[in-house]
Amino acid sequence: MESSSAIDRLSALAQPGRLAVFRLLVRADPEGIPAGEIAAALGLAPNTLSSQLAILVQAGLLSSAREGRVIRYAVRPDALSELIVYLMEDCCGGRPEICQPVQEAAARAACCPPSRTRACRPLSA
Amino acid sequence: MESSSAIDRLSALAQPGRLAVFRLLVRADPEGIPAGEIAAALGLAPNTLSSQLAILVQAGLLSSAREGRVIRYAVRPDALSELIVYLMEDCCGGRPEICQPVQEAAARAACCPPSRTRACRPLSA
DNA sequence: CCTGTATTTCGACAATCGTTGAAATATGGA
DNA sequence: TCCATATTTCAACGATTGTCGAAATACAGG
Repeated sequence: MESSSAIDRLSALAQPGRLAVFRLLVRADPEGIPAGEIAAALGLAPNTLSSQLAILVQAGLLSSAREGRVIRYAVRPDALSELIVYLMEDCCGGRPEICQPVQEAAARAACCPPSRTRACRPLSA
Repeated sequence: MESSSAIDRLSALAQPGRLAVFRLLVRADPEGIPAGEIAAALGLAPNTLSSQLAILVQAGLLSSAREGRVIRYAVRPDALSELIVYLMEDCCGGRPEICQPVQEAAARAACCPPSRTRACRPLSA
């Protein structure tokens, strides 16, 4: 993941309305929600929401698909993990005190251990 | 982690200079780097850097400690993992397709499996 | 106490951001 | 075709942000 793209994604999420939209859509993954329902759920004006959605799509965090008269928005499943991996990129390879809590939280949250715990190897390998 | 604090941290990282500072300090964890050296390493004006550092500290991402004439900045190790856990919060508990890649990346990056893979339980438990 | 170094604070400025109202576009149905 | 609904686009605005120069503060050493 490029640095510019990380900035775009962080900045897209760094706004109350957009973060609320993103979290709503994460909860609605993978079906997604039409724009109008998002606006109703969060109490946002349709045109305001539209620009926020455009920013999230531009950042690669959401996908959109027209379905008849509505446009349904959904999270791009890889987007968040790409961003997180980018943020973790520098702290590892011999310095696990930052990443290990994340790993454990991810294990706890994902609610299933990884298919197979892989051998210890540095990031550069 | 509160939503406002997540916004503060995302917004603190969503700026090229500050993201560069943070990543530099992650690499320098846990010793940290004096403000002047950060400015030199990244080519930033001292007063500009000072305001960026203040924003990162205010967001809880960095700590600062005076050492004689210099002020040394270092990452707060929990800050990033708290933010990441917050971002993952909604997607789990039955919906692991987003968190599992993060979990695997964290395992790869932390370069050591967790001390003990814990039993599968939902986030709400 | 005085000087030099390190860092922050202040005030100003251009640039960017988020919201709003009005108008435009796209779609489905009568 | 005409109409109603859903969503976007546009222009404008106040608010916030990032950077700069200059001045202020904090500290160590002589």
